Amino acid sequence: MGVAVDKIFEDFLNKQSIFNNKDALTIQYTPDNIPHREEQIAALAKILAPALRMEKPSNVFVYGKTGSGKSLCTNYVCSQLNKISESKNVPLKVVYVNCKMRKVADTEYRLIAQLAREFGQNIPATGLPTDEVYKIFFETIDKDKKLIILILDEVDQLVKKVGDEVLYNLTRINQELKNAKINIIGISNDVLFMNNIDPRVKSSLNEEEMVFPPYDALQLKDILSERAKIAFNKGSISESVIAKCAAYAAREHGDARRALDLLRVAGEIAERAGRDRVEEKDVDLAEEKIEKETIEEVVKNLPVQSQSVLYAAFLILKSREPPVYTGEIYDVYKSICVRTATKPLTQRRVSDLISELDMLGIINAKVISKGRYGRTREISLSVSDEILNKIEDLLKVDLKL
DNA sequence: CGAGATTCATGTGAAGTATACCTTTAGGCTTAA
DNA sequence: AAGCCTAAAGGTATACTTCACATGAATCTCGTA
Repeated sequence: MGVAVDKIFEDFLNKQSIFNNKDALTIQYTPDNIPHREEQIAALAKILAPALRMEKPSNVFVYGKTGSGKSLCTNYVCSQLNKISESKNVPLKVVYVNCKMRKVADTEYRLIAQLAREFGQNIPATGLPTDEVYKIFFETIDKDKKLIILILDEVDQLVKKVGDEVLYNLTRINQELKNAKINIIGISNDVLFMNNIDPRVKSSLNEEEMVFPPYDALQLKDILSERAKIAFNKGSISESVIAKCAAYAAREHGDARRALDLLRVAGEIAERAGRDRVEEKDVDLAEEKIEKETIEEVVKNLPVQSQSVLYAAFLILKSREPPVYTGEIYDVYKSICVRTATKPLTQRRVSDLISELDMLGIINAKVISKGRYGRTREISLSVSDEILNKIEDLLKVDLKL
């Protein structure tokens, strides 16, 4: 291999990079200034302020679509709160858990276990009774006098899966605690989430309610400009590129996360092409790339069985127009299992897997009745052909076909 | 011709099972007095 | 006798299976106009 790798690295270092601080364009990044959310931040701060006097603030519920700044603002306010409490020696702890994370907090046991882990406990993945884990959690918290602010991100996902008993138990904790107090901030994408929830939970959890409206294109532009100032080096980004990203993201219910992704990926594309400024066409390329990558990411992390089911759907759709029905998929799935020498799951389970794939947005599945010819799910893929081929290759590799 | 019964293919809920892992407990062995 | 290790016993969460029943519109049936 006579490739001059050292030269590539050398060039990379010598060239003035487009980026100055790419982190500013990631979702983890918390900027000092959050435009167009002043109102919500102030409201949230007012609600939580009593915490500094060791009075338990009201529980809060935050609603809003993805990328409307819910998590960001909540985390921002809480970290500020944390900063002040530290300097004034107020015993306050903020815990953030995302309930959607597979294998982390997507069941009652796992959520409580995860919470206990946040407090330094070592909880096994399985084996303990859930009550026991609750007890451990209680006792750890209650060891000394403090106030805990518990942020449950995407709780709607958790409740949809395992019911609202978890929330009930959590809201009840306060009555059992002698020293500590716990305050819950729930974050949900689903505005109608509270409707079908135990009224007892509802009343105690929904003491305060906050709605984050989606950003419009202008607001997105402000946000991006703000971040771009930090992320890019001078002169490598233009107003028009930013405007384009904002416009694209505004089309999708004003998703700021998407806007940031667009900008970041566009920058990466320009950088890789060896240019020193981002151009508008990069944004178009970025949009394609993001769609491809996010789906790829999801598919890659799928359990093998789900991959097989998905692959079955691909195979059928390659030779035919949608829609495809559950029965067909199951047959093909079984033959795939024979080829990969894995034990096929039952149709019952596959039915659930199809539902999950639907939830993930990889496929569209709709239950329909075909009258005399029974009842089934009508399934189609929700991605473009080009991405479809890419995923197919990916599955082939993963399934070793 | 139309109301009501029938039918099909699979959705869906509940209960049961296998697996992997946990704590407790009872021996059994070693060790120190 | 006390201490320590090990293996069995008894228990749990989770992913999956088994069983059984629910669904709902196209189609069929049959009485009636």
